[in-house]
This record gives sequence, C-alpha cells and structure tokens, in this order.
Amino acid sequence: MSWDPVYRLVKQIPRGRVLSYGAVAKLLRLPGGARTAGRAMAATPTGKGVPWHRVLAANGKILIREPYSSLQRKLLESEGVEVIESRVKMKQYLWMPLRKKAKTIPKAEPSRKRHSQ
DNA sequence: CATCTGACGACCG
DNA sequence: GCGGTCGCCAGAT
Repeated sequence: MSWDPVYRLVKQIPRGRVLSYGAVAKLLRLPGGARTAGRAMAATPTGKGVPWHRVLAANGKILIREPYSSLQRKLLESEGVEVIESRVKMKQYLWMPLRKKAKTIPKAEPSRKRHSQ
C-alpha cells in the first residue's frame, strides 16, 4: 500500500495546527477509515519532512506510546500547540484544508501574539 | 494459511 | 470524562 497521498496531505498541515486520523482518512477517502490513516502514520518514513506529530486522535489525545509520545508532545509544544495531559484542544488547533466551501479556522489561532502566560 | 495486533473512532454505560 | 466493545484492514508471526 502506498501511503503517499497521506504524507502529501500531512505535509500541508501548517505549523501550529493539527489534524485527526479520522479527518485524514475522510479527506483522502481511505478504505478502513481512521485506522488506515493510523497505519499510514505508523509507517511514516523519518527524515522525509512529514510532520507526523500534527496528527492526533479525534479527541485530541496522543495515542502512541513511548518514546514517540514524548517526542510528539515536545514537537507540538515547540510549535505553540498547548498539550495538557497528553491532549490538545482540537476545537482550537484543528486544521481544515481550504477547499471550495471549507470555512477557515474554527475559532482562534495558535496565538503568535503576546506571551501572556 | 490462520491469527494476532495495532499511531482509530463511534457508541454505550 | 473514562473504560470496554466492535468494525476495519494491512502487516507481522
């Protein structure tokens, strides 16, 4: 199975934004749904510039185990994505590829403004 | 070839 | 919000 389409999509996720496995599967119409997207990510080749850490569970939780979970969290936080108890606020960081009728960001941005807090 | 195992998610209690 | 079940399906054993 060629996961190329998956990696191509993931590469488009902007810094500081995330996508869920289910969303990836849906956008690409992967057979098998979210789990297939998960399989693709598990097979992600490192060093190809694929921001695999920007893909989370639908509820915003980091599902993978150590040591990758720690790395994922670290990478997300380095992009300004707040991770609390292995979880992020999907409502806030979820990204939607801008297509014809897609709305923009649900709410706010990763706050590239002040450092209040 | 038969089973098991997940980087999932919707559902239910 | 959390844990268990079920459907899904490609690789690994």
